[in-house]
Amino acid sequence: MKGYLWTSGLEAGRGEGSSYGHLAPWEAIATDAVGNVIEFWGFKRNQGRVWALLYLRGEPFTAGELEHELELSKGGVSMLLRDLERWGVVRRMRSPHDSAWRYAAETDLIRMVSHVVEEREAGFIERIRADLAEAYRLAVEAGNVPREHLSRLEKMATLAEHVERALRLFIKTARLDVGGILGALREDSNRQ
Amino acid sequence: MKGYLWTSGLEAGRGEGSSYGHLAPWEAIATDAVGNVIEFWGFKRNQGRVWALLYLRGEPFTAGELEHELELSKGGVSMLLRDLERWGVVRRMRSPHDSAWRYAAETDLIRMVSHVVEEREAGFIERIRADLAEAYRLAVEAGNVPREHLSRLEKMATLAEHVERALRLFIKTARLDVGGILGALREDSNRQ
DNA sequence: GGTGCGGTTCACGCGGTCTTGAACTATATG
DNA sequence: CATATAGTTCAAGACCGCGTGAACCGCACC
Repeated sequence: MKGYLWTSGLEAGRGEGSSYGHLAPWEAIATDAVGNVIEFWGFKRNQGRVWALLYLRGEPFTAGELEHELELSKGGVSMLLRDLERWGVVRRMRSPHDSAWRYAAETDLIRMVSHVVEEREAGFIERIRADLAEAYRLAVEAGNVPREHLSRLEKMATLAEHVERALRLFIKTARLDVGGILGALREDSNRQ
Repeated sequence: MKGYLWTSGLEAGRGEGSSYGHLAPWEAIATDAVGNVIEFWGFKRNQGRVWALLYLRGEPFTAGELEHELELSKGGVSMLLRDLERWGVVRRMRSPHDSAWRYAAETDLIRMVSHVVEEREAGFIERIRADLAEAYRLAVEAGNVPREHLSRLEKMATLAEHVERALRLFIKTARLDVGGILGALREDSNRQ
């Protein structure tokens, strides 16, 4: 039992097992597909589902609507939206009459990837480098470490640097590469 | 049985209770660092640790030695080595006198990444594409789906293709990019 | 103040993944 | 053949991250 059911009279039954709120079957498939791919990339599946639905429907949703459509919990939606907003893939907007926030899909998903990859790097790859440096320091200090061992350790560190550089390069080129298609996406969402 | 063995005074160092078999402190740090980064890339932490130790020590190890040094279980080592061998980052060799297999680190780690990424793509990205196509089919069939919704769904699919292409490109360039440094790695291991 | 509603936070439980350890197979050795 | 040792498989369990749902906060309106 996910959350509380909507009191709207439209509630057309439908209640069997793998049902999604009000989503049309094709929407369920599409949002799930995005969810899967996004999960594969190391994010949360539901982050992908939320973004996908917002994008497909093309109009801003409230948290409550998302909760209902995707059958998520109130708390879950809150956290998902916070992450998505922080990464710039979802825009929070106050709609004129309604008192609730609404959220709209931003079209350059690549922000999500690049932002998070960078974020991870910051706290993580940095740490790796520090660890390798520390290991080197200790090894030298110990004194009895064979020279080749030391040199391999050094090479390992430079390998790490190279991989990191390659990764950054990827992000940069990916941004450009996907830019084209995303330009197309954007022209659509301008309409509103 | 996380180590009721080997109480060498040296390993007091490491922050908490995580003592490592015979590893020198610097080795423990280095292998762990590699383990972390490899885990971050979606593999098992211990796969990274095994490779790292083999590489750092520069000589082939038996499964039993790895089991002891890294404090892993027999079964675990067996599975880890099988994966690593399958990916071509570790080479199995029968040593002349000993009756047991020995394993040596191969130097182009990128094989691991590229192999697995490709493997994942095969079964996975393909699936995503199929799902999006299916969603499109259903949406058209339903008939009452707004035109813009359909067009956004299409764009989503082309986005997926672009990302996939970018990914392949990354693998290819990464292979080259890291090739240089890995050539250096290799020149070292030749020497024995 | 009180009530209702949107939104946030967080301890807990569930589900999935990795590791373990024991049973088992394979292979060498006397 | 018997025995020992290397290596594999797999069920059970440890472990960890995610989503849930309830408590909580803040604000608007009566």
